Amino acid sequence: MPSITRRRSDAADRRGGVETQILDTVARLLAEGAGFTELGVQRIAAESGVARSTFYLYFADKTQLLLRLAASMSQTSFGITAAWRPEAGVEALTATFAEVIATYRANAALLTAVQETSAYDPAVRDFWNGRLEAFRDNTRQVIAAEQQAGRTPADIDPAVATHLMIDGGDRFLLRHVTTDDGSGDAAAARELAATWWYGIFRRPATDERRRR
Amino acid sequence: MPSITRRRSDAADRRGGVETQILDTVARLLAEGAGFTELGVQRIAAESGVARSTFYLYFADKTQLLLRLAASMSQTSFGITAAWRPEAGVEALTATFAEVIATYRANAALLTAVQETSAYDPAVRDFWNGRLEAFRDNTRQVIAAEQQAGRTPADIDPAVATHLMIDGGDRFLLRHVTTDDGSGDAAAARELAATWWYGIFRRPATDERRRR
DNA sequence: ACTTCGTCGGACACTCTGTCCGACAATCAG
DNA sequence: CTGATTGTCGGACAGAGTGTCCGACGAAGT
Repeated sequence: MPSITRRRSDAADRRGGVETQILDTVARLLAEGAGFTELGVQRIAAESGVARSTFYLYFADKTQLLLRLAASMSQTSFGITAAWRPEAGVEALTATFAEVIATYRANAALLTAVQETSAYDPAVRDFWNGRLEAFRDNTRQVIAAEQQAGRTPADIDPAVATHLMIDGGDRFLLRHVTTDDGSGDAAAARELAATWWYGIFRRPATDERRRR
Repeated sequence: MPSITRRRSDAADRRGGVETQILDTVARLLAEGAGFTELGVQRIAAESGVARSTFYLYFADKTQLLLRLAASMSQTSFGITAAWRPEAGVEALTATFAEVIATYRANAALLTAVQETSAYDPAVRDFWNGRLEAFRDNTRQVIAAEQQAGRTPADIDPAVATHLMIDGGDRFLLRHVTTDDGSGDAAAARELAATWWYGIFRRPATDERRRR
């Protein structure tokens, strides 16, 4: 890793070295099941092989470390869901959620840490909420468009339905990947897709319901 | 150490005294928007008008205090949802959720504290999970019975659908009552009821879907 | 008057946090 | 080669908070 012909990049190299080292170490500790709250700076520094004071040269505090870790998390989930269009139907939605579950599973430890910390740290809460807001925006627009096209009942409140899907779905998915060994992934994706599809996107219209 | 020849009025004395005083004070502080994690024993004791050392005569730690507070929370939510039967239909389900929202709103501060603490404290997490398990049991049974009767598709996994409804619904409801001023309660109840009803209980059967 | 009880208030040991600073080796400039 | 710069170390430090312990003290009950 150290370069022979060192230029100004020397500082950048080293800086990136220690920082990456710390980030990787924490990611590993979280993956091993450590609770982020119980994980002290002392422990992080020791496991990273640096002095505790050095930790503070790179991160103002543990929260900043978590935010940087979370920011590095692949943002593929959004791309996956944004790619789905109602015209593709419920089978495509199932496939979409199967992919989302895979990314949740890949980042389960980090997601758990974020959820744990966002419960009492406003900075982390705002960060995660902002991340979810991208999903909400997209979902609201899709619902509104379907309502325009007459395929989704007009009496559905897009904002409320969106919160149910995104916030409720986020909780469901996180719980699922932290308690299920993977054998239930397909069922979870199917259930999630079918419930949103028949419960919201293709919910029977009010007049259709009356006829039943 | 515990006293030996103490009268039975001991509990009654405490109930009218220091213990209730502390519990009430913390409930008030939480209602005023204090975060439970940031709430120190020092502050709790001072606001309760007792010495800090006296706090430890009644509670082993802050977690025990929260668990006792949570245990005192009215358990009406379960009674409300358990009373609903599929035969009553989606309108009755909407009314049920409206009542549930009212109880969530009445206990919003405490629920937030529980959720916040359960993120990193296993004892609190287990407590709340156990509380939700009663709802899950009931829901699983209702789904299974509806499947037996042929009114709910047999290919739905009752356990997965239940987790989506209870865990996802819990998150949705808590978020709702902590961000909405109450004007959206009716819409939230309607959306929740309709989505579970048409997305799960009355989801079109597979052969019916094919015909579409 | 004497005991018992609950509470008080403070001391204590401990842990963790974030800051600071002198030491020190590696590296770079002239 | 010399001197300055850089990044890290290791430890000291103040502050906050936790849970334990104990002597003091007033308000009872007998």
